[in-house]
Amino acid sequence: MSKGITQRSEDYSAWYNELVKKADLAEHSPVKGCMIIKPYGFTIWERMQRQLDEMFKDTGHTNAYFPIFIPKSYLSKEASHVEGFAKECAVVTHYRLKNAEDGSGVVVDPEAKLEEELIVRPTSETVIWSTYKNWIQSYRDLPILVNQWANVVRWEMRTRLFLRTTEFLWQEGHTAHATQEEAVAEAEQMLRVYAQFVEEFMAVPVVQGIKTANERFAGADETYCIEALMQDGKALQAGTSHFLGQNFAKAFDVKFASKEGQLEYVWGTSWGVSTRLMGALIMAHSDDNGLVLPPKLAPYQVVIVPIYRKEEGRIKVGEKAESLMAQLRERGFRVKYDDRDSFKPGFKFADWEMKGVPVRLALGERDLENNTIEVSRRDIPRDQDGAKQVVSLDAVVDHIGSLLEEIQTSLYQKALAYRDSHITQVDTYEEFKNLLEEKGGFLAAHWDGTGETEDAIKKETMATIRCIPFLDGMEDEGKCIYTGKPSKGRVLFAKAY
RNA sequence: CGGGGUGUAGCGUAGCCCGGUUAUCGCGCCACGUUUGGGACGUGGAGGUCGCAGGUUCGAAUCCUGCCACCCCGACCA
Repeated sequence: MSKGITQRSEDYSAWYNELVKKADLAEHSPVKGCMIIKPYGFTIWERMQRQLDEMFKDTGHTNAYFPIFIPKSYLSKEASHVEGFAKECAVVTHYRLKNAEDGSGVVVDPEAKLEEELIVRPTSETVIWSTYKNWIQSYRDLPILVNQWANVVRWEMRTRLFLRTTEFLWQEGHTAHATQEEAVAEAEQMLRVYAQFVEEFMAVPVVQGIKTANERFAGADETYCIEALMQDGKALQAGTSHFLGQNFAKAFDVKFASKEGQLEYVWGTSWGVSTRLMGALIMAHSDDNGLVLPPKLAPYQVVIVPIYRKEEGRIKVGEKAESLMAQLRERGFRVKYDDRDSFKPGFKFADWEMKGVPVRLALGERDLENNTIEVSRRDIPRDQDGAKQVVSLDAVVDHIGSLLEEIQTSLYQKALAYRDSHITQVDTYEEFKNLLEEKGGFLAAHWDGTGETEDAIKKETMATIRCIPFLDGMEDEGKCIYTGKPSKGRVLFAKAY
């Protein structure tokens, strides 16, 4: 591994890319725009999955699985849905290859052309609603609260590891309800679940809100979202939850007999978070020494680095380290003992810093004599006060327990302080443009409520309305910063990923 | 799809303008030894269709033509 990475302040993009690679999270695949998630990176994703899945189960959902291929005709049934996704769909046209006659390799067998092309799912509303049609006859069949963990493909022009890849992993919930109120409540509930997960486990504060009509999901009546702020001042949509109204029910003819015997269309929701959360996690906390992971999601919460001179020291330190590791594991901590003999301690320190392990223990022969151990926390830069302390070996297990909690909290608080100091109220367009360039972050500004104004501002400044936030202090009346027309409340603008 | 850039060992690169022994250097890798409290050192070694295809030439990484791939900045998007 080469030394260090590009500084964040120099080139945020380069910093991010190097970090993803050097922290062993992911790399580009031979297929353009696709990503190989490496074991270390995938472990973090798995921890996210496990936690989210538990939260979905707690709110009454169950998992199912629908196919990756969608008949082309399905996609065209919901008009705005097809408009939103048609431009980025991968299409399967054939089901067989054969050897080329000139021996140049394999070619597509023209004989094996599909009668109806298949779309690789960009999202699963269409297959799922065509299935729900068969599952639903009566109000007694409702609600259906289903989630699936899956991969989807969206053929984007430009990709970025984790943040936008051609294929990505996600979770998509699809629910069907008898009433509008129930469906809206479901969409709102899942937004809260997402917000809770991102804040509590990823230690990333979010703004909850709704999208404007322009930014709404293709086929939804309302899109709820959580927006997070990255360290470069750009916003990232971390999760969305959609109230679908009766749009998909109408498109796929999904009706149910109500208690009163009336035939009514079903109300729907869908909601999802993706491997993009990994991008949010990386960008929210990391520094120029590499990744910084919150303890609740770190593959290893504690790494023990032994320091010794001779073989005899290696054995002595090793014995103590092993027993310490056993004690920590008993307490439920995820611990790694780095006994690689081919690397010196300094290298290991840097290596685990790059990988973001929250707590590092350095145990040497000197410690054995003094009955001490050196404890370092990743969330404080290595040369800063408080990054390291020497603790009695007898007290270290308890100490680590509280330290991990403290790190989790302090990461959140730090991100929150940054986020809060980067929500700026602006009242003139000049100020808006200046702040966008100089400071970044969310700009809370009045907007006249029209898509035209939104588009115009986007074109001129690259900032979009991230959401109409559920935040205090936003409900006042005012004048649109762009047109001067009346506004019913402030919305959050930002440049976004 | 526009604008810019880059392709040389696993990674990062020099050489190219001005063609000439065996293609440079660093990291990494392998072996042995010494090391081990913040990214070790020595010695030896392995590893290359110089993006691809043509052309010019006695001779091409270098010049010419065509193609391809990737990256960055936009448009599109989670």
